[in-house]
Amino acid sequence: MARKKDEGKDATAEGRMDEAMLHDLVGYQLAQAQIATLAVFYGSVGRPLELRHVEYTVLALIKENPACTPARLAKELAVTAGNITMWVDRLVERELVRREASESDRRVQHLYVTAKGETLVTAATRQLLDGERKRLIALSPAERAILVELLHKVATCRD
Amino acid sequence: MARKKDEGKDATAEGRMDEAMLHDLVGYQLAQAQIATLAVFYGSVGRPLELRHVEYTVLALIKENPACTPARLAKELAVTAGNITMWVDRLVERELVRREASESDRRVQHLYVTAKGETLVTAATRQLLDGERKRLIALSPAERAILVELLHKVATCRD
DNA sequence: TATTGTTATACTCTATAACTATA
DNA sequence: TATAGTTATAGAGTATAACAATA
Repeated sequence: MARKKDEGKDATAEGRMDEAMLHDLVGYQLAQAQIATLAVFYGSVGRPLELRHVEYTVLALIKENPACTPARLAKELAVTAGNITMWVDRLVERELVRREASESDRRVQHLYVTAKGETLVTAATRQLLDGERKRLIALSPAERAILVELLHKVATCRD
Repeated sequence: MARKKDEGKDATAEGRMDEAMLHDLVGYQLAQAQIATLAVFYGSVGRPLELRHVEYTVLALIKENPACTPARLAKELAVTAGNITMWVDRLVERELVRREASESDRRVQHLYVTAKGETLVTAATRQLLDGERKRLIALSPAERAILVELLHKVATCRD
């Protein structure tokens, strides 16, 4: 009986699914929201500039933290060292980033964006901010600012 | 000159990296926050109950939307039809979900959680809410509620 | 002996597309 | 002809672990 009713409901449903059980879970809402933000990224930056979103993030972090090491990036992005090697490799091959050996500890590398990389990441960031402003229209600027701050707080809860 | 100073700064830095450029990007902050929420998920639910986070989400959505179809799930989670087949397969193999052929349209399936599935998803949700409450301590309950609502708004910006 | 970074390899998840069976 | 779902295959991304070089 309940099933018959549910079946009818689902068959005609057009909007989003019911998620009462999941409503209060930050993780679930985060994943759903990320579907929207990834679409914005690939639409406004990823496809036009041929950048995977991890590549963009690595590039932006190196620009903001010149001389940072691969180990630092790996920690920040919660990926393995081998992984960072691959992402940095791709950016180096495109001449967006350069590696420089440390003088004080020869195991260590320091990373810098090239002029080309700086131009690209600056353009990408501008387009991305613009894309988010245009496409995340359900949020007012004030709400976006609050959201960013709350997400920042969540990020501090790592380990 | 600037480089020399930066190199020294990075070598001694202990905390998080500088992200001024990325600070206002919802997408970046979302990805950073997700590192924390995924850790909470796998710590409190994923590893103990042997559930991938997509499996948990699919299970919870079927529980909340009895008789829903694979096509509906695929749309909700923004994955392909073939993908949903695989995830539902896994849940069916573990007897957490069952498929039922539609009577009105024999191409269509309706999905239901089994008693076993309902028990598991109920326990998982309780543990996950508990885990988030305990581990996302930088957020007050009120802030978590605001965050969830704002993320919900972002999710409405899809397509 | 511990650490930085690289490489090789396997695994997970996803996307594409061809297929079936129904409508 | 279009749609729901399945299957097969390839690709992207990640993790594991063995390795070289340096501390």
